[in-house]
Amino acid sequence: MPIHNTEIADILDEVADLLDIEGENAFRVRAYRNAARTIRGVARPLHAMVATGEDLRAIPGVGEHIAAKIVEIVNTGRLAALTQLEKQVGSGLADVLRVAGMGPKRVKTLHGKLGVSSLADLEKAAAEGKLHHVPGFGVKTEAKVLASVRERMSREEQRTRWADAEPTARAIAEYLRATPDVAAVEIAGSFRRCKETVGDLDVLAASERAAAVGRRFVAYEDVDEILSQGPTRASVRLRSGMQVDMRVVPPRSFGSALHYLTGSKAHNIAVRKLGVERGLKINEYGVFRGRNRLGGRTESEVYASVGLHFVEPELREDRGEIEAARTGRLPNLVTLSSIRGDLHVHTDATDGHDTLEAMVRAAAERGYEYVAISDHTQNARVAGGLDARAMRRHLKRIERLRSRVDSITVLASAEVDILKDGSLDLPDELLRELDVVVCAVHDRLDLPAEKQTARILRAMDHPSFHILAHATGRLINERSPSELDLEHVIRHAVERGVALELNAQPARLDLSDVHCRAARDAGARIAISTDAHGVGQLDYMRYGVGQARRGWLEPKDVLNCRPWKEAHKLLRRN
DNA sequence: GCCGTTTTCGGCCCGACTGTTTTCAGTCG
Repeated sequence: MPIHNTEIADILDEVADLLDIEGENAFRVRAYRNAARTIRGVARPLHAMVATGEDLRAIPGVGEHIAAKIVEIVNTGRLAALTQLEKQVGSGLADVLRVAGMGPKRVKTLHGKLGVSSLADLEKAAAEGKLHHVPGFGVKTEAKVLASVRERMSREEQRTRWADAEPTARAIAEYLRATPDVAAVEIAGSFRRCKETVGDLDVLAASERAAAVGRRFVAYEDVDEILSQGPTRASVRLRSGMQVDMRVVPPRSFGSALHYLTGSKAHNIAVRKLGVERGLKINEYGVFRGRNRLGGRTESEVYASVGLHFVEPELREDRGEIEAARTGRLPNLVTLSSIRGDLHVHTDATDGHDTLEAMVRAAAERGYEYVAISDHTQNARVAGGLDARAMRRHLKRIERLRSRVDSITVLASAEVDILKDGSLDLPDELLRELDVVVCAVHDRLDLPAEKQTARILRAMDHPSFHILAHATGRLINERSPSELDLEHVIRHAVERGVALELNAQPARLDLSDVHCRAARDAGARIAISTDAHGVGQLDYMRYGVGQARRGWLEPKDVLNCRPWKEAHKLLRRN
């Protein structure tokens, strides 16, 4: 099985960790980390690039040496240099490094003085009270390390889905806004960038009275533990287990602090570098030339100081946005208000919770011009999928409702199963009656890549095929994406004139940001759809729009940003 | 190890908090 980009990145990250522990030049270590990070954002499978002999050095941060290592990893599945390092440094030390409070220096010290070379060793040494005898360690450090190594061993680290973090984020922001003398509060970090999952929450407050804000923050009712607290910064762990970091700056620094706290780290470094080139220092307090403060009240001032247009938070990943901001080529990102309809919703005819009428009315209330009723077909048994006869009756109900509702166009649709051989789960004549044919794989998600890809390509060849729903079938934190040559699927979609869905269910968000970008670059059209199984889920559209923005999508790329007549023309084939 | 409208060497972002130390190293974001 060909190796995934994330696996290649993991290997490079481990090299970086072990080099770091070994005490290698920090910039060399960083080079490996940079390369790993960029590779995680590359949509094309590197194994395919290697197979076609493409120059990997075109990838930013990948030079001669790392390119050769990637080729080796792709061809052999391993990296001799890493094996060598593991022998030299110890293979378990990368795990030890990931324990909170343990950095390369401490790992190396404990390895040398106590022979710690695994999580279990570290736990044992800390529990036996051996750590605080080591120079540089004390009883407090020992207790902290013991707590974090035990936590690390007990549960697998998992990031929180964006939608799950949202209520917590909003509540804390509201709470802090009610503090006297607080001028502004924003949730920054990966939450603001609408990343599909967030590790912790970063909160920024503007106030001249930092200490008072800090005291109020740690007094928040959901706080379980105060991790650190200083004059301008504090960190807490909530009862939910989520960590929240808060920072307070004076209002004149709010923009620069917001920029700094929003990240990503790679984006910030790129912007600060531009500053250095112009003799400027950019930090969370502002933009400075020597002692002169040039700006920092707004993020726009920060960008302007280095000759950039304002960059929307969702784009700040150092994936080309800096160059685009310099040359005025930033995308005009899709917004929730530019969405004109929802092309994939369910009713209680299959596995939805609400009636046809309720779904349609709810869509109309959201100001949509159209909604497609896309219930399941018979192959999706667990979802109560409809066979051809039942589907006909269902379509008649849709037809009758149409005559009673004129505030919104109700589209006859179905979420048609793509069967194992790539055929579609409704008779052709029935497919032709539908306004929108949404097609999806619901079973045999474990087919080998070649077969899964062929299955989908063949389905796309069907003249009634309109939209490929949730292409990879992944469920964030639950189920990996199916093996699939998505690059090929995207190419085929463009050739066949079919659209790809960005499914807005918070656990799906399928396509990923990286694949949205790849689809856009290839000229594919995207439908952002909620796949709502109840009226409340129609509001999932905002999750889809967030992901779409991370994928650089503009209204012109998004099918349901168009009036139905236009979208319909684009869907009609031949 | 990467990179180049200051190019093939000499740079590489910047600051807060903690704990252990007596002026700062280590970690984190």
